[in-house]
Amino acid sequence: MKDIARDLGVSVITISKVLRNHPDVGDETRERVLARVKELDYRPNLAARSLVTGRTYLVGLVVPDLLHPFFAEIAKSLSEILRGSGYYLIISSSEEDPDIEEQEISQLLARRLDAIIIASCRSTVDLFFRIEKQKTPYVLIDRVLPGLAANFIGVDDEAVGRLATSHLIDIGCKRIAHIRGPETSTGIRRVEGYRRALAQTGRRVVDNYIITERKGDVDTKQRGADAMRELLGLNPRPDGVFCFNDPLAMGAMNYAIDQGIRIPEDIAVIGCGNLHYDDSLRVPLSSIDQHSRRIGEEAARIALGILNSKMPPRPETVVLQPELIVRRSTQRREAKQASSKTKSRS
Amino acid sequence: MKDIARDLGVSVITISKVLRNHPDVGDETRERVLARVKELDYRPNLAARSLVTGRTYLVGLVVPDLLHPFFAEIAKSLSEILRGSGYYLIISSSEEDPDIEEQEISQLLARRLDAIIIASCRSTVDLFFRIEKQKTPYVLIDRVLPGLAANFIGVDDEAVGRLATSHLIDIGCKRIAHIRGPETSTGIRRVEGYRRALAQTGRRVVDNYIITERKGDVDTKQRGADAMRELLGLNPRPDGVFCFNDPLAMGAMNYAIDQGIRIPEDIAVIGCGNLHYDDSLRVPLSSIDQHSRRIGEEAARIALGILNSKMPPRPETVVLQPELIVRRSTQRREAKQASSKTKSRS
DNA sequence: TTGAAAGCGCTACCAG
DNA sequence: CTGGTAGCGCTTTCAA
Repeated sequence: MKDIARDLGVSVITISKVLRNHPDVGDETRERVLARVKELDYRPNLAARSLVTGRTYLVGLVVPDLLHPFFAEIAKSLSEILRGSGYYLIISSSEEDPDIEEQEISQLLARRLDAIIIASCRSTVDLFFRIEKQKTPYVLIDRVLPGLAANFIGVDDEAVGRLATSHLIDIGCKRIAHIRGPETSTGIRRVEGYRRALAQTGRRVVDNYIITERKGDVDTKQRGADAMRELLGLNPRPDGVFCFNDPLAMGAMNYAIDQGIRIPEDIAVIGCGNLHYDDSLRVPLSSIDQHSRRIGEEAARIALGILNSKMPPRPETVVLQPELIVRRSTQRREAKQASSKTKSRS
Repeated sequence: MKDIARDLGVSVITISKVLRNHPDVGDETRERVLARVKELDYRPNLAARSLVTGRTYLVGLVVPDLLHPFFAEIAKSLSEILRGSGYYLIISSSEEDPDIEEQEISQLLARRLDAIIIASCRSTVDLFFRIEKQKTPYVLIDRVLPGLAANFIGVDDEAVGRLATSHLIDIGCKRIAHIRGPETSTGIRRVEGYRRALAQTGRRVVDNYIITERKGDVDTKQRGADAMRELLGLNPRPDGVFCFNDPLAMGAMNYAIDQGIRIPEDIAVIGCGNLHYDDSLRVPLSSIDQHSRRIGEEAARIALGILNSKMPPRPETVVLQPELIVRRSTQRREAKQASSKTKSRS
């Protein structure tokens, strides 16, 4: 293509400089080049450029599910900020499958992205050591892995579990169930918070009351309904449920309502995620806000920070404090509203 | 990197051949190479490969909004199928802004993607001529542009408007309003269908009853509420509303319900998109299904078809027939259920 | 079955 | 301010 541009009588180099706003070029020449470029609608081949500069200006995002609004919101805020700094976001979905995740990450690695943002569904740390060996910087979001010292930005999931469960206790629930998520940090820590909140008020944890959903972010409506069916079959039946996330809660509530159960009178329900449709549901859903936009923004900030500094700085961790959002699904007479908005870094 | 692999005493070329499963290589040599590759966790630089082969195995998707489940579902099915053929999907969002869309497409063009799938929010055709000049194949989805002979896959939007409006007529609505979308083909044709359905039953189109939302797929909850407020202030007040899409309908219904209006008794509401949460809303929402998964699948099929054939085949158009889904928001005594599932191609 | 030469489109570095 | 030389990491073509 540069050959074609040589019908201006200048060298390829000059064109290249003009295209990159390099100062070392005469005004008149610059004009002529720009004119011809516009005329031909010419675009430099970014792949070739990357090959020599070693930078792609591409940042990858790997999430378990794009259909889940929580991740879609993160993608959105991330993309906005990166765009502002000249970076471009590549989004890919692992469908909550560790093997697909590995494949996707390999792909991104082979394309030499400048950085990768990952909400991982893997439970082992080996893949990340491989990423580190390639020297591709990465930022974990939403989920951490045990024994991995990496950049992380997400919510305090143990607090999520405590907040939700305490709220159910506060409104007078006596038998609190939990539809828990998978064996990722989010699933595990929310259960821990749930257990702790129960323990703190001298309640026993009833194993029957914990239903496990292996793939908490996929096909959630059916799974939520199934879990609720199971819970309603128990004796005594729970009078409060904390769901791993809002889509599960939605499915659970639907099933209960269809069975003639009243929410919150017969059974109170709280989810997590504070998704945009929560207040439009058959019974508006109480939830724990995870600050999804903030997660995207901070992830972008961390990634850009790494990209702009020579040396790899030591891993940064940002833990956001979750926030209780009360709606009708947990509104009973005794209800009191709690909320916390602080944030801690380390 | 190949230098490092040359400590096996073989040439770079051989390595390259092994990596591409080229048959011309001895079994023993192949084994040795593979072993070392695994050991080093080596990945060929795809950018360099693309530079010489001219193929990136990248397909781009440009949508107005990722948060909109309709587009997220398309992205999902598209990605699945492309992955199956060794292609990789790059997703980007135009935020329903023609300028951002142009910028994103330029970016994708510069990266020499093998094909681009676009749900365009532009109203002019010039950008697409530029794409054609670059010889990058593209497929339009959801929205067509006047005067552009391109590959297209989407739903018959005029039928969407007719189906929704006729349904409202069937259940006995006398004053039917429409919260319409932007000046894209989808917005325009759905209004046309609305007008036609009214005309066919000898009704007058009342201009007041048509509210326009310029950005029908963005910030929809508030916009839907605003539109409904406007409609409820009219005299006589409409008793049926056809909304451009489900998120708008959701916002509209919320506002009405909060004002003490009963749905469907006082005012019936129908949307479009048949999103997964429609049946979980405060009043389960009737909708027109657009076959979002099918759109993704067909788009992938068309794109792969082009990529696998030497010559650019003539543009292919797939028009899916929309399907009426009745839920409570339009369920009155007289209700009868219509449905059509056929599909036409040309 | 293997490998040497050539070049994809671009930019770094340093000379004029 | 301008341009030559070299090379990014890979694949192609064709000869050994």
